[in-house]
Amino acid sequence: MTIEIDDTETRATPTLASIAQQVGVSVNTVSRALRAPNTVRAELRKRINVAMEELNYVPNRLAGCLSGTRTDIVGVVVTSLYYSEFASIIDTLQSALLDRDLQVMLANTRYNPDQELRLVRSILSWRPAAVAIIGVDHPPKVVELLKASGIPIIEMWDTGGEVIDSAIGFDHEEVGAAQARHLIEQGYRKLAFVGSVRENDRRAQKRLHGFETEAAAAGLVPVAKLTAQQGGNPDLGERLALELLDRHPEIDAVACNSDVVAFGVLRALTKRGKRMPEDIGVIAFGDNEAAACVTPPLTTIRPDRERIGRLTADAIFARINGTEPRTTVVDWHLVARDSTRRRKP
Amino acid sequence: MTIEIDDTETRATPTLASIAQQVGVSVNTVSRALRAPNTVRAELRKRINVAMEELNYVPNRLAGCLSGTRTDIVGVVVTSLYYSEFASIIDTLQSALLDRDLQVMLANTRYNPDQELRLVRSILSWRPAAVAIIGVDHPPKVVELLKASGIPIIEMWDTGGEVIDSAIGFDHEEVGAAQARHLIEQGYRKLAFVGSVRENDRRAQKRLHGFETEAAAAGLVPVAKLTAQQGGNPDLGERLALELLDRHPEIDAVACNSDVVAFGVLRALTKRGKRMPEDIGVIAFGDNEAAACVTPPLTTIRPDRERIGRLTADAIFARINGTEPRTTVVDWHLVARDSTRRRKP
DNA sequence: TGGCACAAAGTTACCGTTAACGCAACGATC
DNA sequence: GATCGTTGCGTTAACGGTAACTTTGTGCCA
Repeated sequence: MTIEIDDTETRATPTLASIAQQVGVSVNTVSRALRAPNTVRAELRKRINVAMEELNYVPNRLAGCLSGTRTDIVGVVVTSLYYSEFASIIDTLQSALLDRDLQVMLANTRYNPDQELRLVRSILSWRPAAVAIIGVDHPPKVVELLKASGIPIIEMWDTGGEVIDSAIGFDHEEVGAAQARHLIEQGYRKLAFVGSVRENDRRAQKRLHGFETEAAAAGLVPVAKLTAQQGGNPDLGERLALELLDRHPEIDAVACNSDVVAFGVLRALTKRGKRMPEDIGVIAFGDNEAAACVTPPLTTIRPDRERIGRLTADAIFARINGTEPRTTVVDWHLVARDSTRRRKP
Repeated sequence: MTIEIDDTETRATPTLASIAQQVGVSVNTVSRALRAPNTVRAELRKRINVAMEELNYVPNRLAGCLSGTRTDIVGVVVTSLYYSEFASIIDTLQSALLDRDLQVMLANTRYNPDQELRLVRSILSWRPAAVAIIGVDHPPKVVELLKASGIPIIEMWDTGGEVIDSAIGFDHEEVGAAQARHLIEQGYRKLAFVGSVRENDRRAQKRLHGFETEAAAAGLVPVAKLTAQQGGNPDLGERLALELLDRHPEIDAVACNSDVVAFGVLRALTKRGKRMPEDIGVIAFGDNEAAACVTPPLTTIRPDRERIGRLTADAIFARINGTEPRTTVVDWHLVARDSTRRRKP
């Protein structure tokens, strides 16, 4: 009597060994057929490929990366996924990384520092090749972990202060200052600031601070200011704008922390019969896809998200290849539309 | 003379072995301190935790998952990251997965089937616990791979046809039909359809088909139709709408495949002096955050993205725990605003 | 005081892949 | 025709964990 071990029955996910057995070669030869094809005879390689196709073989990268030291995950940590704030950064970044066969592992902190620590830890546990993260301000432990990891860290969207490794972004104080400057140049004098400025949204805080500082420099203090802790959306903008009009009926210009908030502000001002840009001017930040389509078309500041995404990918490749860390400042533009007065030259 | 081997010099990323050596216990005890803490003496556990903190130890999940068969990656495959189309699905989904310590690995196919195959293969190579993917239509090889993987597959955003495992979405033909029905109910008769309907955007095609079928059922053929292969955006909408007015000046209603396209359509119609909703009605799909803020506020169809994201997470947990696959249809709502006539009752 | 159950730690064997190394067969070289 | 570099493949040892099994130590009870 013979004992037959029926291992064709078990439909376990195929491994290199399954292929090797089927073709009648060693495991390593199969591995080589994948990693260094020209070291395997063409005929044999073909048979191996056929077997892999037949068995629907998918390499196990857990094992591959564990063995081969290099990983091809890139951790991407953002603070928000709502609206289009960071979507096109992620889109551009992931598309560029794909060219080099790098996979994106995504995490969303929702502006919560505890969550950020947890997520960074979780991402590092996958031994990524690099980490791209929004902001240059992180809890001390996050900075420590990222530094200790020894991999390239690209901080996106913001610059200034202490950088962990490399940064690609712009100065948000400048953006706030530019909002104030534009309004002042257009002849507005009673400035207000409205929007979501969360406790942990350092960029929003910077923009507000830049706005106030610039206004103060022009002798325009105090400026009315109405902020909220919740995330920005049109309803919030509408609510804050109505409150603002009640408290400070004299204001003649509003700077918003984001376009979606401004959308609500425009609605509120229209309801109250304010003419824009004659009675009141509105400027925002973000260049949402609808900014040119609201009434009146919204003057806003357009950060170059695609460029940040692409440069981040470039920086990751460069750093992996041993280039020195560097900080790159990315341009943004003020897009003047009809929601602010166009002063005659 | 003594030879000193200085291994404190090498700052390699710490492993369980480093911790074990420092504390003076076996590797396994350290592992247990993490995975089954109550099987390790409290005092010893404390010393281990201190050492891990000191050395900034981050567990290597590559090794952990390779050994322990279970992974905590969930692959998420979307067709687009632009605008807010899928952002809030991803946001809700990732947040819900986080509660169970599952990590999102993101891929964006950009409506390219070859890319989809490549990305699915890449994701499966990480041996994810589950895959959530947009759409119910995939290249045959993708379906084969996903089926062969043996893990839960949740198809999101669409339903109907052959489902791989589970699906959570809605019928896009119905949506198109609802657009037509609404316009007809409001008294419009010369209907047009405008938008981005890409070769591989099956959902867009379904909506268009549903729209045409419903219009035909009401005896309103032929309907003017202007579509583009590029992705939707306001400029495209404006261009298509202008062309539409030139070719078919008689039309009195436009259905758009997405809100962002409709934004441009509104702009074009306004430029041409059309009054909405009197001269012409506009309905769209997506409920973009700005839909209520454009002029006139846009009638549109709102899919419940948060619900899809949450139900997908639930389905993943359920399937992992051995529940049967199932298809769930998620409600959507027609949000009537001022861009379509409100017929008096 | 011996026996036994149980808690706490150590040993060992993988997980699937890659990389370093080894070795045979073969053609080129002098 | 012995030497040597290539080519093509097999062997073996990691990679850093986890899980099953084994060993040691402790308290309790008969």
